[in-house]
This record gives sequence, C-alpha cells and structure tokens, in this order.
Amino acid sequence: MYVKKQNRFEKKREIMKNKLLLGAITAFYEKGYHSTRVKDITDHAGTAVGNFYHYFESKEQIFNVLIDRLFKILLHKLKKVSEMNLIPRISNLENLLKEYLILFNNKEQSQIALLFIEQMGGINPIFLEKKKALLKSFEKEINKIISRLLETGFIRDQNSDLTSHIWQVVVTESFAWWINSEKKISEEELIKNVLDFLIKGTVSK
Amino acid sequence: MYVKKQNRFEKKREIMKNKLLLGAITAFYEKGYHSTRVKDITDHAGTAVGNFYHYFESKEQIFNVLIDRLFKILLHKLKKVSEMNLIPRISNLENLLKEYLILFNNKEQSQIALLFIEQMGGINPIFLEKKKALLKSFEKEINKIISRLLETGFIRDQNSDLTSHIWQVVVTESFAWWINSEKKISEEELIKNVLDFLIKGTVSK
Amino acid sequence: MYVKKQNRFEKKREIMKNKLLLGAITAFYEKGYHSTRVKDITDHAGTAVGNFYHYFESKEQIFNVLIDRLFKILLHKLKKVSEMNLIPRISNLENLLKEYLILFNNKEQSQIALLFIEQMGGINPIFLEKKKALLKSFEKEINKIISRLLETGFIRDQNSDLTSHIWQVVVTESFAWWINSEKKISEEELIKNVLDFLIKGTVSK
Amino acid sequence: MYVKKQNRFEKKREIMKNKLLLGAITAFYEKGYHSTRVKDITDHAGTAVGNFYHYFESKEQIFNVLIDRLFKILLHKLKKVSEMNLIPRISNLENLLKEYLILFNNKEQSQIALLFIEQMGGINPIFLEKKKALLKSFEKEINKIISRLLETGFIRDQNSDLTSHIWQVVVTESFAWWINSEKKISEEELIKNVLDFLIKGTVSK
DNA sequence: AATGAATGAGTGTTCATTCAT
DNA sequence: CATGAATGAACACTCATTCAT
Repeated sequence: MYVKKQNRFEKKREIMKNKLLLGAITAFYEKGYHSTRVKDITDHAGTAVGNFYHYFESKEQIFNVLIDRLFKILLHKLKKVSEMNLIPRISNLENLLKEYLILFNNKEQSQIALLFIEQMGGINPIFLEKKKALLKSFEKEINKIISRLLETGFIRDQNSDLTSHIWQVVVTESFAWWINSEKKISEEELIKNVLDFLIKGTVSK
Repeated sequence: MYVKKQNRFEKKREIMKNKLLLGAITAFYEKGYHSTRVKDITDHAGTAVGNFYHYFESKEQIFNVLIDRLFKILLHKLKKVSEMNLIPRISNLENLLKEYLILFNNKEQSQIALLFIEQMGGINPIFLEKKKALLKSFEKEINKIISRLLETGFIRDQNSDLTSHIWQVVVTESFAWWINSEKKISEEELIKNVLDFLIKGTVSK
Repeated sequence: MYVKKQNRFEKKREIMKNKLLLGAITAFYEKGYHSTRVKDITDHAGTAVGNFYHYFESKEQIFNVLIDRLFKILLHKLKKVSEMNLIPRISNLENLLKEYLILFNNKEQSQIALLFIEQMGGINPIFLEKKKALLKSFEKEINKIISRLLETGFIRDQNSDLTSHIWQVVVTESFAWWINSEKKISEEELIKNVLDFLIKGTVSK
Repeated sequence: MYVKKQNRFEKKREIMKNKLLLGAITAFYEKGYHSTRVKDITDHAGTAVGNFYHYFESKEQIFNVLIDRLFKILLHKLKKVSEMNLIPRISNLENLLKEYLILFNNKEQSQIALLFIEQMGGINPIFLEKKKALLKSFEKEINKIISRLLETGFIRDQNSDLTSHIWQVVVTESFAWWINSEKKISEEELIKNVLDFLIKGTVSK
C-alpha cells in the first residue's frame, strides 16, 4: 500500500513533468528561446510559474533536457550502424534514415530537432559550444564509416573530417528542410535524394 | 570651404561607424548577440554608449547591417555565375568558391559569416525568418543552375529544391567548418573536396 | 475551499494595489510626475520595483487610474444636479459643493485634485488633451444648467460656453486655492464666496 | 568704426537669440516641455545644438526667459490700474483687458501664455512654485483693487484673497479658453462677458 | 505539490550638456 | 560664433527565480 502511494505520486509527477516539457517545446518553437517566458511554458502546461521550479532547475536546464533526450536517441541509432565492424551496406543507411523519419513524424520530436538545428547556436555561447560538441560526437561516428571506406579504397581520396561534417550537415539540414516545407515530398523521395547525394558525393571517383 | 567642412565630419563619421561595426563583430562573435551589451560594442570602439545611437538605431539594426553587407556580396558573386545563360563550367564554380575564400580570409568577414550561420537563427524569431529568407534567395540562384542541368539530362533525376538546399548547406557549412578548424586544410583541398562532393553528388547517375 | 484560496490572493492584491496607489499619490504630489521614479512609488508602498508592474502597466497608467477614479466621482455628483429636469435651486448647488468638500477633506483625494489641476497639463501633450477632454465633459453638464437658465430669461444674455468654462474654473481653482492655503477659511465661507460669485456673476442683469 | 562692428555683432546675436526663442515657443507649444529636445528648438531656429548654449544656459532657462518676458508685461499693465490711488472705473478694467487682447493677438505671446497657464505647473516642482509665485504677485495687485472696493462698502462682504484669486483665474482661463477655441467669439463679446462676470460676481449684494 | 506574489539585478535607449575643431 | 560629435548619467521596464502560504 505504501509502495502504491509512492507510485501514484511518482506518476503524477511524471505527468506534470511531461506537460512542462511539451509546453516548453511549443513555446520555444513558436517564440524562440529568448522570447519565451517561463510563464509561457507553465501556461501551456496549465500550471503556475512557481511550480516549474519543482521540476526543473532553470529555463536553461529544461532546454538541455529536451535536446539531450532527442540527441541520445539519434546518436544511439547511428552507433548501431557505425559500430558494425564491417562497412555498412546502403540498406543499413537507408534504414537509419527511415528510423529518423519515423521519429520526426512525431511533431514534438521534429520541433525539438528544429530548435537544435536552427536556434540552439544563437542562444548563448555555452549552448553554441554544446551544439558543436554534440554534432562532433555525431560526426565521429560517421567518420568511422568514412574511414573504413577510405581504407578499402572503394572511395576517392578525401578529407574524412570534412566529409563527415558534410554528411552530418546534409542529413540534419535535409530533415529540417523537409519539416519546414511541411513534408511536401514523400519520405521515400527524401531518403532517396539524400542517400544518393551522400553516396555518390562520397564514392564516385 | 563648405565642402571641406562637410568632409571633416563625414570622414570622422565614417571612421567611427567602422569602429563600431568592428566592435560589434568582435563582441557578437565572442559573447554572442544576447550576451553582448551595447557598452561592450562601444568599449571595443573606444567611445561612449550614447554615441552608438548617433550611428545605429539599435543593437538589432547594427546586426542587420553586418549581415546585409556580407550577404549582398556573397549573393552578387553567385548571381554572376547563375545568371550565365549556359550551364556553368566547373571552373566557374571553382572560381566562385575561391572568391568566397578570399573574402573569408578577412577575419571580420569570416566572423560575420559564422554569426550568420551559427547564431542568427537563435537570436529571435524575426532573425530566424530573415535568415531563412536570405538563404532562400541564395538557393533560388543555385536552383537556376540545377534546373538547367536537369533539363539537359546531364544529371540524374532529383528534387531540385532539395538539391539546391543541400548545395547551399554544404557550401556554407564547409566554410564554417574550415574557419572553425582554424583552416587546418589548405584552400585548394577545401575547394576540391567541396566541389567534388557537390558535383558528384549531383551528377552521378 | 477553492473560493477561500481565491480570496486570499484577491485580498492581498487589493491591499498592495492600494498601497501603490497611495504611494503614487504621495510621490507625484511631492516631487511631481516627472521627477518621481517608479522606485519612489514602490518605496512608499514598501515593495520592490518589479512588483509595481504586477498591478499597473506603467507609470502613465497609474496616474490615469488616479485621475479617472476621482473624476468619475466628481462628474457623477455634478450629473445628479445637472440632470434634474428643472432649474436647480441654489441649495442644490450648495449641497454639491459641500459634497465636494467632504471628498477633499480626504487628504489623498485633495492631493489627486491638485495633481489634476496644477500638474496634469504639463506632463505631456496626451495628458494635456485628456485633461481638456475631462474638463469639457464637466463643462458640458454645467452648460445644461446655464442653458436652461438662459431659456427662462432669468439671467442676462451671455455666452453659455464661456460661462460654463468660468464656472468650472472658479470651482476647481477655488478648491485648489483653499487646499493650498491649508484651509485658512472655513468651509462655509468658502462655499458662500464661491456660490455668491457664480450666481451673481451669472444672474445679475 | 569699432563701435559699428560691435553693433553688427550684437545685432547678429540678437537675431539668433530671437530665432531660438521663437523656436522654443513653437516646440514647447507643439510637443510640450518634456517632449521637446534641445535639438527641436535649434532645428526650428536653423542652427546647431551646440550653438544653443552660446545663448542660453539650459533648456530650463530659456523657458524661464519666455515666461518672465511675458509676465513682466502683463504685470506692468495691471499695475498701472491697481496703483491708481482711487478705485478704477470699469473703463479702466476694460482697457486693461483690451490691451491684453492686443498682446494675445500676437501668436507667439498667446502660445507663451498657454504654456504658462496649461503646462508650467506640471513640468517640475520648481516651475510649479514659480508659477504660483508669479500668480500670487498678480493677485496681490488685484487685491489692492478689491480691498479698496471693500473699504468703500460698494461691494458685499467677501474674502478678498479668494476673490483676487478668482479674478486672476477667470481672466487667465477665459483668455486661454478663447485662444483654444480659435477665437470663436469676438473680442468685444469676450471682454463683455468676462467683465460682467467679474463685476457682477464681486459687486452685487 | 501548487500557487502566484515578491524580488531586484540587469539593460537598451534617451538626451541635456560639453567639447574639439 | 558655429558645428555636430562625444559623453555618460539616468530610468522605465522585464523576467528568471525565490518565497510565503
């Protein structure tokens, strides 16, 4: 019975926390980080300002939580491909992009992605550095793939750091473009275009 | 004699205006737009806060001036290529990138470029929209080239809007990467890698 | 229970709002509108600057609130007389002035009255216009009385707009004079003098 | 010859000083004292900001100069009547008002008068006190007349301080009303109404 | 936990006045 | 004297965060 009570409280907390996270996504996305007041977030969540601080330390922290959550998922999916010991097949990459698309079909996740891609760098120097660091860890995984390809000689000689960066940028920005365009092309077309570009851009001699 | 007087003030004004612009670049670049106080800018320029407002309407405006100046140059150079009636040769694109590089060898210009690429979107919703609009006008020019290529059938079938976006992103982000990396690879290597990627990524069937 | 909670905040709010209004009266009266800092008001009210803005939109607005509150009362009392269908008796006018005096025996109300009469016009053009408009609405009511008197032929021929203005001015300025003189004559004497002047000034042929 | 040069310079100074005074009247009248920038004044005068301070010590001082000049004239005219040893005839008062009207037919003088009547009290506490002091000196002169009338027993018993105040207020505010109404009634009608009101309001038993 | 009032440091901007030419 | 650039103190208002209930 005591345990049950605990759980009920925990569940309640979890619900409110999620409301606040959702409220933050909406507010940040609509008005931008700086123009968003903590009150905007709590209004969206249907609670009082003061209550925000029972769940998050600060406005900065809730932004970090949003970004970290999404990034962890994205990186994890990438690692599953990059950590294969062999060179991934094209179908592996295709599946990866498909999984990302499934994620971005969730409105909140796609909004967080846009926050990350479009806004995070301009919020403050600390967030800019963090964004760079996150992307670097992403590119590090990509680099594993590129490096292996280079070793095999399948692809033309190129700077693998730059290529990794280009891969990261093409993927993230293509998704951003697709979301912003309100998904005017099909998922298949998007993936085909992106993948073609990356593979041919990297492989062709 | 009257003219001389005019010149006295005009020259002085021009000098101070540039000092303020330089101060703004430095301050924005180092601390980010929001963490920069107008006083930081005037300190860098060696003048008093109040004087800032003899030259610029607001902190927002000076940021706009910086961006607009650089963007105008970049777009103008691109247009010279995109507005050729024929399909541009690779050497035309190469020259364009070289010209951009010459520009970015100027420290201030490269810092403005980074402000634009990395920070502008996160400052506020208006700046985000403006950034998107500027990039769109850039992509429009690229699209002219891609569309002509598509018509000739030289390149594989692809969504020209997306390809234009990818070109824009690859170019801007590669430059940003290069500047941030403190130019660890040579200009030639940078251009070769970027151009190879774009051309092969677009053309190869 | 919910209602009780509501009340807790509402009562608190009401108290603080009044403290701020009183603080504003004191500060404006002592230092004048422009020389009064918002901090002066909150110091008088025993709260922090920021809190001011939970209750009023701006320094301008709180001034407006003060003026509007008093004016509404004054006009309402006047209307009760002017809207009689017949020509008011002298005793009606006497009672009106007496009621005004009762009001001005309240220190705060008399200070607001002085703010209105002595200072409002010089604060800014908008306040000047507002002051004129308020007085005009006052004179409009007086005009109803004067016009009826003119129709009956009891009083000599005169410009009723000007006479209304004179009535308004004599009443307001006599009160101001009385308050500023620290009430050196009795209420009865004040009313007698004012009323005599107005009636004889208007009626005598 | 030396003298002549002196004079020429002095004349030049006089001209610029007058331009500044006129500019100040226009600016203060249109925008109010506080909303008027020194630059507004110099713009009206066709000179540079800095030059203002060759002619006047401060913004406050030029306002004082305007008021003092006009007030001196008004008071002087009044004194000519009040300092007669006998009780002035109605025609003396009539002539006084006529002289005031002639003065106020000058646009600048009437604007200064409105500045004094409508705005001066609200500019700052010092100006409010000064305004009161000036009016008091005015009322002192009026009081001489009223007091003599009281002594003779020609008029009913009344508080001469208050009556003096009322006279001052009726005169100044009637002029203000007339100027603001864009002189919708004739000078004769204005004078007749004001004088009738004052005399009957004071004399009738 | 929930509420919303209270806090007060922080900052863009204004503008009278001074100064250098 | 004329010019307009330079100065910097001043202030209304904002808002993340804390606090009392």
